[in-house]
Amino acid sequence: MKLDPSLLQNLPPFERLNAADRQEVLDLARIRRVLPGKSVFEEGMDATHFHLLLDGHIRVERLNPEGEKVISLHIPPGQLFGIARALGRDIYPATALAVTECLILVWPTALWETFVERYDGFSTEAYKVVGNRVSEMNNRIMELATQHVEQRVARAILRLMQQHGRDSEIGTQIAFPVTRKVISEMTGSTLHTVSRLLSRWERQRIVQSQHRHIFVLDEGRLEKLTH
Amino acid sequence: MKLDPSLLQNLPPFERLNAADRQEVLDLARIRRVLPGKSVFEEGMDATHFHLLLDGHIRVERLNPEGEKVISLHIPPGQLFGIARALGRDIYPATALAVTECLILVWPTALWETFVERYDGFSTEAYKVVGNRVSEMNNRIMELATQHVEQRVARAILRLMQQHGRDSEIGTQIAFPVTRKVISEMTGSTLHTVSRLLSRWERQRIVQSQHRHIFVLDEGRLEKLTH
DNA sequence: CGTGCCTTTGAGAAATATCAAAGCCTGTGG
DNA sequence: CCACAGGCTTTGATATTTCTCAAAGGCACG
Repeated sequence: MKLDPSLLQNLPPFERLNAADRQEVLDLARIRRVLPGKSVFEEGMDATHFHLLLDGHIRVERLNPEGEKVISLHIPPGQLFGIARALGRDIYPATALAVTECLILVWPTALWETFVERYDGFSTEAYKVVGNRVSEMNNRIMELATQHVEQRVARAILRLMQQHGRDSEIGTQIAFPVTRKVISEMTGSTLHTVSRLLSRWERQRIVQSQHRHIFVLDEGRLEKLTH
Repeated sequence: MKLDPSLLQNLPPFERLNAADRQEVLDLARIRRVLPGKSVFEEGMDATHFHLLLDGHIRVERLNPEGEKVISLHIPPGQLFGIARALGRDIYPATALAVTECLILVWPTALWETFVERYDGFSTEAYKVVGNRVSEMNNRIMELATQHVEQRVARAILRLMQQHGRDSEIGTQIAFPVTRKVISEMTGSTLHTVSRLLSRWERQRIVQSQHRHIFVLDEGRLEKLTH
């Protein structure tokens, strides 16, 4: 199956390549389709590949020694991920899970050096991704260290909305199903506390949720709850 | 003042350089002496330089919008720091403070690219440092999200001991002064809770502290408290 | 149309912060 | 060389947040 080079057209890491190079990059890639709930790679596995998410949503999570889950981040379409090699790691530090059906380009890790050398802008973009993640991790640490659960949950929903929102008639909808449990794993909390908070916010018309679908009705008031 | 190239002898980022290159690297550097409590650079400042700590101990900290302090990490002698440029940042994301008197080599950020290209092993070591920090941040997030204050405080002291310990007659001493307040800022807690924990552990002969000096008497039992 | 998640809500328990006060080092300046 | 100011530490009492335990109802998919 031949991939269409326009796939890479608007993706930052490959934006500065000409058509021939884009074709070359695609010829080196394998494409993977991953069903919701299936993992792309698992924490501790050999980092044999690096990845670009073409479509869908990825959840990155880790387990602590007691088996409690902590969700690190969600990846929107268009981003590089699983690039352990950029930081000299040879195993994946976390598990990547498809939340919705995903379309992913994967390249063997051995090609990393080549990409960095040969493709203009690739390394800069890759390290920009790392820089953003580091910065998000820093913010996360600040929040966990200084804020209450309510503020952290508000911030988590706000972030999901901003990074994965799609407009709808009643407000902004988060683009993939999110349970109370998931939010608690994103915030270091429990599903009960999250449920109580969401119930309250629903009464106040700040959010609305049905089953696993969350809509933000009033971004401004949600933002106020974060501090 | 001429610097002695043997300064760089055993430092990983420059380990693979020959004597001439080491001299060159030193000629490009400026050396700074920073007194305890003084800052090397501050959060939000232009990242004009990157740094190598020759001697002393650096504390890296951030303030949240409410002015609460969060301590990110402590840097031991021999490490690169303030390398925002490695991740494409152009301002420092945190403040670096001398905890003890420090001796620091600094280079203008503009030299970063040159160092990466010209000096064998420099970039690899720099990204290894970044990789380690990312991994530590990840662990920190896991701890904050899933563990209780007692476990986090135990872990924080254990880490200080392992990374900055010096042997003494009664146990391992942390190499710089540490207050209850500092530990609370490392763990997202309060000085009162930390004080109560340390008092208890002192009664149990796990640690001993006088004024701002902490000794770990029983590493094994402290380790048990971390989970 | 029932089984397995998902959600809600209450009651009580536990962890930790906050408030308050007092005592203790130590480095400094007279 | 002494006294004292300012930071550091301890400890009690109380308040607050959040978790844990428990139970029941709801939704969706096979």
